[in-house]
Amino acid sequence: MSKSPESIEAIKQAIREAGLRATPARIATLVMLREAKAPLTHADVAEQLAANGVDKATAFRNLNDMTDSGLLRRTELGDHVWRFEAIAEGEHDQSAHPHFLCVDCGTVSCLNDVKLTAGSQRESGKVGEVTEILLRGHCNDCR
Amino acid sequence: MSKSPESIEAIKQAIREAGLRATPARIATLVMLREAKAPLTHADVAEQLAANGVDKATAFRNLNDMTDSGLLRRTELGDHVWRFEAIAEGEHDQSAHPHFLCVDCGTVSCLNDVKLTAGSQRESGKVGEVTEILLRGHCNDCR
DNA sequence: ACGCACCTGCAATACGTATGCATCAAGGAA
DNA sequence: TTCCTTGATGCATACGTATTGCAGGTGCGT
Repeated sequence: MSKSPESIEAIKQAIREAGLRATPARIATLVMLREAKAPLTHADVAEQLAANGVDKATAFRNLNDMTDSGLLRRTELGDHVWRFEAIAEGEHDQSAHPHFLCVDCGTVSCLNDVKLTAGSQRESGKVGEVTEILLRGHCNDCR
Repeated sequence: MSKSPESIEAIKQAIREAGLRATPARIATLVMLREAKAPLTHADVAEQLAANGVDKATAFRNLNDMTDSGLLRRTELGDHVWRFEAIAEGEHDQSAHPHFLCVDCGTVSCLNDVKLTAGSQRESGKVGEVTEILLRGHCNDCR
């Protein structure tokens, strides 16, 4: 249902707008990740793309390139496997708000209202400029 | 300084109480981690122990063994490198503190006093049980 | 349609992590 | 204190994932 020829065009355009070329491998990657509801591991992506004749090195490179270009988000659950998920069209400032990551199921939640105490902000300011806040734990579905 | 014969004895005893043998490699490992103010990577530990003639594999095994025995804590900051830090004598392993990771140089700082506001704790409690807090950004040396 | 720069495939490599096995030593027993 | 058992160590090697070099292919602005 979410698979119409028009959406492919939209995908191509999104990739172009990110400053990358709309190649088949990248289109397939973005389509896959946008249709997935949970983050996919690089292995998941590479395996599915292999069916399209895409090399895993290319798949990985694209994953990284698209992450750098703001098309994808890369998360790490603590098990040494990177997972990628598509960032919705207007959602580019994802680094602005904290995230909660379930180490069991990999679900990422956005926590717009979570912030540090004033003292904590001062404390963290001593070490440098904080650009991202990540909370890890077990989500309500997993415990 | 912080290096007195007594402390070595205390270290040995701590290791034995954890159910492990107090070998030179383990003593050196624990001493190093207890004197470190930030978590050390496996490579950091192995490199320093190599000067004592300790093998990389042994260092790694000990790190894992001591983690399993409750002497150390292993954390994953999102860069695919495990870091270890000593758990203080009376400290409960539940009291993990927030960490700050510099995405440029990889330096890790422990933020013992950083915490969320009360409202934020309530907010994050909605999604699940938070077990770890990680801040990422650029440290003062890197910007 | 052309051409340049970017992208891809393939292979090789780097790197962090883990293990098999023979030898050695910690530490409790005698 | 010496002996003995069990666990620890060193060395080589295996492994899976991540990364890179390079030659050839392809997107896409002109």
